[in-house]
Formats: sequence, structure tokens, C-alpha cells
Amino acid sequence: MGTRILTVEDDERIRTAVKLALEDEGWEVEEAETGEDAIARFTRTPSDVVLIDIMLPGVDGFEVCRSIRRQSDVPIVMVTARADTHDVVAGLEAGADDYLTKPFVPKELSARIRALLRRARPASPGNPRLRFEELEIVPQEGVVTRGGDQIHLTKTEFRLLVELANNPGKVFSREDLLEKVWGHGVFGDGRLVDVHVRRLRTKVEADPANPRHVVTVRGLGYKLQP
Amino acid sequence: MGTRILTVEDDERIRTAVKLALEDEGWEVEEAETGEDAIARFTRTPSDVVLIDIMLPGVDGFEVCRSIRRQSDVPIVMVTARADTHDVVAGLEAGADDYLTKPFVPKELSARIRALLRRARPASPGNPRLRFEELEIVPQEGVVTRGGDQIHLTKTEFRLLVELANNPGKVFSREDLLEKVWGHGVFGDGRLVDVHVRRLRTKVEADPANPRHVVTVRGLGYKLQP
DNA sequence: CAAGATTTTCAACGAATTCTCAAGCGCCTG
DNA sequence: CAGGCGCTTGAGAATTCGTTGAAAATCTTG
Repeated sequence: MGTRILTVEDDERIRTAVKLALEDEGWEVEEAETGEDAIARFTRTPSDVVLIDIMLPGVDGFEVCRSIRRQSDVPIVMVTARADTHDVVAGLEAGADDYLTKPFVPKELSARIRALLRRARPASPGNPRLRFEELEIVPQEGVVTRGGDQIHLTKTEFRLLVELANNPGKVFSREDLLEKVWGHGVFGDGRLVDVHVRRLRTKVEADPANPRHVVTVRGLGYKLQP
Repeated sequence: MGTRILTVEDDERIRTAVKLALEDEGWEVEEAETGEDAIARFTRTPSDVVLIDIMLPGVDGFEVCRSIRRQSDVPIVMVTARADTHDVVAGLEAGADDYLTKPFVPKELSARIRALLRRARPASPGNPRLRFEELEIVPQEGVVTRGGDQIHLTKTEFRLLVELANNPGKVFSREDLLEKVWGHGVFGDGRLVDVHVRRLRTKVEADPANPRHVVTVRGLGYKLQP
């Protein structure tokens, strides 16, 4: 359910610094080193915000921006060392929503991203309803229904389900889930995830002993059957 | 009908320079010299974009921003001579969408405004009359009726209800509500929202202990049942 | 300025939820 | 086919979360 941010930056030091700052805000960060990589990643699984450095090897930031803008309304922030006004204008004309010049303070980056999210969220086209046969999930409303009847999930159960549902079929290890659902900084107690998966099943599955949606992949983790 | 921009700036030279630059883009410009003036003008006839200088005599730019944001979703750009990151963050937290530091090039200002307009939410058409069973809300008139009888809500209670009613079914976290209803700059955040939700319930619900409209989603926040 | 209305803070209670622990069960492997 | 490893299950303890009443602080109004 978290906010996902894609950062495109070839300088590794800056990349990790930015990543840490953004994760501090509770956002998930995905990294790309080249323009091609960024476009590919975004096409595969769109993020909620994109952060683009202009100077990249190969396809440059402007092109990445245009390419992503062509397929989505996602908020885009451009970053560069060049403080040239011409660049700023070019970036915004390419479809970016904001433009930052290095060096910048992480706090400001976070604040600007938050401002963009505040505006983008409600405008987000159609709430992505997730359906799996008789199961329906409406993340925005915190609602899950089975065969039309609403079922009550606790916060953790809900987050767990949404996380799995965001990538149907993908197997999540316990570590993955701990990280995504509980956030970083949880020392892994072995059976924590298991217990919650179980409680999720008793609510979501018709026959919890023979789950049809939340299935376990022995030795690897859990996944949601598409 | 063109795009109208309200600029708030006490330095006359800058004001006219900005005005010329914006009119060059084909936008209509309305000027205000003080914060009070700006708020009054905006309240009378809302513009499509607001440009606010932070350092103003009397009510400062942050306050103007919060005040306008409280009554509208209009795109807001803050401008200042101070390049202090702290200010930028404060501005964005106050509800601004972008932040420029002087000196800036008119071209950049125009480009940023254009970017904001591109994303601006289409104004809600006409009267979105809000009805929820026996509850009726008329935002423009500040009136709420239950079963035909008008009920009295305080300002805060009313804003809270309208905010929830604008997205029926959507869950609002306490942070969401604090931001939207109170505007930023709220420090002590204890159970503030809870208390107001409670008072709202005692007035709006037949049985406040078993609310049918303003329901709480444990662990997530509150929502208005559609 | 004072009374009244409204907003905000505070603390305590009860209930819902999360987490831990330990035993049980079944599948895979040797 | 026996043992181990990994997953499931149940129940109890600890924690978090929301509700509530009342009082303090602030704002409005006459």
C-alpha cells in the first residue's frame, strides 16, 4: 500500500543518499541507472512518483521524462547540476512537474515530493480495484469484500493482502513481507508473518485449510493466486 | 475566459515585472499588496493560480497560503528572496505546490505555472449536492440538514464533514484530515481529530455510539459511509 | 471587557489487535 | 520409512488504538 518512487540516477553516491532520504519518509524506492532501464521498469510496474537526473549515459533525462509522460500522469521531478533556466523550462515543457538543482537538501526533496503527491493522489485516475474471483479489494477505502459481502480485516491483515495483491502471482519471502508490511527495522521473529497469513486466510478463504488465494510456496514464501 | 492569476507582492517593481511576464503568456493578472488584501480578493473571486511572496507586511506569505488552501485546491506558488531550505519546506508544508527563490527568470516562473495548470484539478462542476440517506450537505451555504431539519455545526465540524463527504467511502488518515481541515502548522496532534469526529457524531448521528455515517476504520482513520 | 461559544489538551478506560510461544502436522529426503 | 524441516494452529500476554468526559485555552460577539 506504500508509495513507490522510481529514481533514475547514474551516480551511485547520490543514488543511495537519495534512497535513504526517501525511505526515511516511509516510501519504497526503486532504482534505475540508465534511461532505458528506467523506462523499462516503469512500463513493467508503474511507480507513484519518478525522480529523474537529466544527465544520463545514453537516453537523457528529458527523453525519459517524455517517454514516461506519454504513458502515465505520474508526478515527475527532474534533478540536475545545471542551474540553467533554459534547462528548467525544457524539463517542465517535457512534462515534468517540478525541477530541482543540485546540490539540494533531502528535506526539500521530500517536501516537494509530498506536495506533488498531495495533489496527484485524489486525481489518480480511477481507484485501482483489485479483483480475484469472488474477492474484491479497494485499497483507498480500506474495504475487502468476498462475494459481495464486506469482510473485516485488521490493519496488518489489510496491508498484507494489498501487498500481495499488488503483484499477483509473485512469491514474497517472509523478509519481503516484513519489510513491506511492517516497515524496515523489525527484527525478524520467525513466525510473525505466518501467523498473520493464517488470520488473513480464516477471513478471506472459504476453506482456510485449502487456501485458493493466499497460497504458500514451500521454502520460498507466500503469494496471491491470480 | 482566460486563466486568472493572483499575485501577492509588496514590492511594486517586482510586481509589475511579474505582471508583464505573465500577461505575455496570455494570462489575466490580479494584484494584491498585502496578505489581507490577497485573502479578501481570493475569497471574493477565486483565481486559477496564486503567486505569493513570503515577506509581506502584516500577515505573512505562509499564513496567506494556509488561508487560501483552506478554502480551495487552487495551485499555489511561493516566492521569496530567502533561499533557506527551511523556508522551502515550510512553504510546501503550508500547502504550496511550488517554491521559487529570487532572483528568478520570468521564463522559469511561466514554465512552472504552466506545469501546475496542466495538472490542476478540473473544477468540480456546479453543485455537487451531497446526500447520505437522511443527511444533506450544502457546502456553498454552510448548511447541513438531517431528515429535513437543519442542524448546527461549528466551522471545524463542518469542514471536517465536507472533507469526508467529498470522497465518500475513502478512508482519511488523521494526518490527511489535519492537513485538509486544519491546514498545516498544527503541532500538538494528540487526539485532536478524534475529539472533533466525536462532536460531529453527536450532532450528525442518531446513535453516536453506533455511527452509520461517520465510521472509524481502526488503524487507518475515518471515512464517510456512502 | 465580559459572557458565551468553540477549539484544544489531557488522562484514563476498555476493547481490538498484535505478538510470542510452543505444540502439532505433513511433506520431502535420505 | 524414519527423521528433519518448514508450515500451521491455538491460546494467552502485551501493546496499541479509539472513545470519552472534563477542564483549560482561545476565539467571538455584544
